[in-house]
Amino acid sequence: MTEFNLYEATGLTSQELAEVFQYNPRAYMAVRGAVAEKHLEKVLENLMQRGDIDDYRSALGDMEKDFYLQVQGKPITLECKNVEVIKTSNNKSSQLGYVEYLAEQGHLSSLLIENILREIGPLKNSLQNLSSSNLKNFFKRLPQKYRESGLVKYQYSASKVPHPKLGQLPDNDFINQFSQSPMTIDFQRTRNSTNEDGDTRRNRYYQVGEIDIVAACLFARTMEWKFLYAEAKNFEKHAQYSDRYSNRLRIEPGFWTSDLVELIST
DNA sequence: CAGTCCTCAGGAGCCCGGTA
DNA sequence: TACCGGGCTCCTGAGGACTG
Repeated sequence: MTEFNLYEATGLTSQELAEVFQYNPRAYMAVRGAVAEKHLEKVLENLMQRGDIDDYRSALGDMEKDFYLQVQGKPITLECKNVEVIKTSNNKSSQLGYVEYLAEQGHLSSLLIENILREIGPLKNSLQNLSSSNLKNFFKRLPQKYRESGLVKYQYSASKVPHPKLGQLPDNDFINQFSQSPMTIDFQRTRNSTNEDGDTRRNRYYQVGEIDIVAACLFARTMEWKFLYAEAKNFEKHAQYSDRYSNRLRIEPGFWTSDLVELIST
C-alpha cells in the first residue's frame, strides 16, 4: 500500500479538513459513502481471517457491485448503502423536536431564534405556535450545517435512540427502536441513463437478482459505523417494473440481521 | 383546509472515458 | 484535446394523495 498523505493530497491540516466537511455538507456526504465501504471492507477482512469467507474483492469499475465474496465456492454480491438521514421536516413535531434539540445543545442561541421569528413575519410568541408553513420558513433560515444532513443531525438522531449501539439488543428489538421514524435506504441509482430505447426510467432501479445482500450502514442514525444485512430477494418489487426492486427500502424487523455470517452460510 | 405522508425527479460535487 | 454523458455518493424539495 502506498503512503497517502492527507496534507500532501489536500494542502490542509486535519483541522482545516474538518472545517471543509463541517461547512460543506455535500462534500462530507460524498466522502461518507466511501468511508462506509471502507468500514464494510474491514468487516470482510476480519471474516476472511476467521475463515468465514474464502475471499472477497471490491468493485473494479462502474456498474459493479461494491463487493464480491466467495463463500464455499459460491459467489455473493454485496452492496453497501448508508441509511438515510432522519427526517426532520416531515411534520411539525419532528421539526420542533429538532429545533429544540439545536437550542438545548447550544447550536442556536435564543437571540438567533428570536431574529428568525421576527424575519418570518409578525412576531409570534413562540416556536410552538407557528403554523407549519411558518415553521417551514423558519427551517429555511437555519444555517446550512443544521438544515442539511451532517454530524449534528446524526447526533440528534442517535440521541433519540435509547440503545444506539448495535448488539446490545436482539436485532429486531434494536430495529423496533426506530418505529417512530423508520430507517430507510434510497435503493436506486442516482441518475437515469438516457441511452436506453424506450423507458429510461427503469434503469435507475436495481434489477432483481443483481444484488445478493445489502449492507445498511447505520451511522447516519446511530453514530456507529455498524451494519445491518439483508438478502435482496426479500425486498419489495417495484410497483411498475416487476423485474426491478422498489427504491423505497425500509428497515423493519424481520429479515435484517447484524450477523453477516448467518446470511451467507445459508 | 391545515397538516401529514409519500414518491418522484433531479441536484451538488466528485470522477472517468468515449467521441467529435 | 475538449467536451459531455454518465458513473458514483446521499439529499432535497415539489407536489399529489390522504387524513382528521
